[in-house]
Amino acid sequence: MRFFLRKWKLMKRGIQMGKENKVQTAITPTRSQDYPEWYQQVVKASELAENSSVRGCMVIKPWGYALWENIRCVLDNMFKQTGVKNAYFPLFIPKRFLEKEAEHVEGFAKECAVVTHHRLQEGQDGRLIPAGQLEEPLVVRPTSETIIGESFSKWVSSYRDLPLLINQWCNVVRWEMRTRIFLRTSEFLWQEGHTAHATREEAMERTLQMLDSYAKLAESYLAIPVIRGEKTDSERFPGAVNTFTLEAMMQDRKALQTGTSHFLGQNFARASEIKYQSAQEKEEYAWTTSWGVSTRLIGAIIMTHGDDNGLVLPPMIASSHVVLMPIIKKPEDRSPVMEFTHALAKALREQHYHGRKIEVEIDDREIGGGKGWDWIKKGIPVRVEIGPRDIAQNSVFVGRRDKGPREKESIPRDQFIKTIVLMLDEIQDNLFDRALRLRQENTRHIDSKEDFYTFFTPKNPEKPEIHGGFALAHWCGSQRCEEKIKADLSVTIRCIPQDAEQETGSCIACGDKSTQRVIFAKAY
RNA sequence: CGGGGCGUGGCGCAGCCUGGUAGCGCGCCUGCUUUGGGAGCAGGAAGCCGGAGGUUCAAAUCCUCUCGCCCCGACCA
Repeated sequence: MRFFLRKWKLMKRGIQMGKENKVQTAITPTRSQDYPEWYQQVVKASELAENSSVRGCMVIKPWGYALWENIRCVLDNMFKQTGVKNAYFPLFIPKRFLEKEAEHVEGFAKECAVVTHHRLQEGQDGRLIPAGQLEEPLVVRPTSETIIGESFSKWVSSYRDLPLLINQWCNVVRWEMRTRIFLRTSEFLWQEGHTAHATREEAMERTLQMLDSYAKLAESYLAIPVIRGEKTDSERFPGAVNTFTLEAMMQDRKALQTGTSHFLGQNFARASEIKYQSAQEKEEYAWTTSWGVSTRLIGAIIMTHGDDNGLVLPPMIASSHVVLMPIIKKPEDRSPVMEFTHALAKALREQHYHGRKIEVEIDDREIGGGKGWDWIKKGIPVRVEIGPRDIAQNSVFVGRRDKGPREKESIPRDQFIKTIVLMLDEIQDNLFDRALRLRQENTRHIDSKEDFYTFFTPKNPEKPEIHGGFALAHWCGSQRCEEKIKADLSVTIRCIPQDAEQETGSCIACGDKSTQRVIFAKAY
């Protein structure tokens, strides 16, 4: 009876209750009810981004853009520490550049935006019509190998010019058929590194080094455990010799690629004529690499850490670390509470959290407890409520985003200031551990075809529940088997793991001999 | 691009079958009350019902076309 009264009260307030566990959640539906819809709602509720009026393109709002800025800062430092310099290349690529590398053309041709005119003219009905046709169409960059290669060919003439280590932060456009905010949009922000080397070994080393940098970003900063591996031929970057990848498991147990690094061999050097004279006075083609991560990482953060109350941000890259919420009920409380709040903010802001100043938000809107939920949905790591009674005992009332919304505790003010860094570290670690546990619990060694098919088949085909995960299974290496599994189950080989031990077994699809397990999963 | 679903104030939705020009909850604004916390009461602002055309005395509601979003598929570093 009491439950129903409560439920009715909540419904009166328009608050939904999670159906299966009878717990109220800030996000409807919950992850288990409808994962894709939950994702959309989190993006909306956390104010990370919104769909724009341009098809397939998003508006990244300040709370979301701050994440990108923080990621950019971390990576930029890492790159620079390994000798990489930033530069900027044109948004427009002459069509003939793209035509230089056959596989590359094939890979990107279907999703290119093409600029064919250079001005607008007023038509008879007052509307603008494109005029001034270009002699050669320009392609809006889907990636910049070809145009950067053009520059590289001019910059490199001697082995003394190598290695050439360049990165650019920019936007790219790929006209995707089906878009999902942050995960696959027509335009997105990324970083693309391009290097040229004198030897194969050095280029390969650089390729793997950058993959390591990405792994460090993912694990130490984004708290996303990743598996390093190599892509199979069918998933390789168009034009690359080897594509290396980081694969992470999202909470719906699907895989998301969170960074790639390509060893391009001499393919692009040949196409762009990147040649140098060696110490032996011979003309050689350079060996090149390219590597990138994009705003897709924000999608990875959402789907790795988010819960039924919204976004959960890892402190290391959180848009902001702490929100202070003064509780002012009587007018005479206002001035002491605000004074206490500002003093606390100042004390916190003077501290550093892994090289970054602790960032503090102050929310003094007079809307009672509601503001607490706004910040929970936005995923801020630490929430602090400050009322007259806290001030009387010189303490603060603290909630952590890695714990339940009601598990708040009173902490002496000075102790809170002294331990905030520790608390943020603890949250960071908790998020990583939680994500790692989810991946471990949903990763299986599978050896029989039947088990494999069962693993990847939902019980309810009409409305598939969250199922599957990572299957470590043997694969003979043939594209036919790969395709068969994809056709049957929509499951692909995410990668051939780097650290996998050699072991003999038989291919999950055809039964032929295999020497190593690969990771099969459904993917974004 | 094929199959399915959906577009109604900022958010979530009802109304559509059985046409009569909008309603609910949350949020927002104002006032009073309350005062350790997702407050109560009263009042209020905000929607040309995705867009265009058609049928009709009259369309959110019926018909046609179109745009966008979501899911599945195809496709995809």
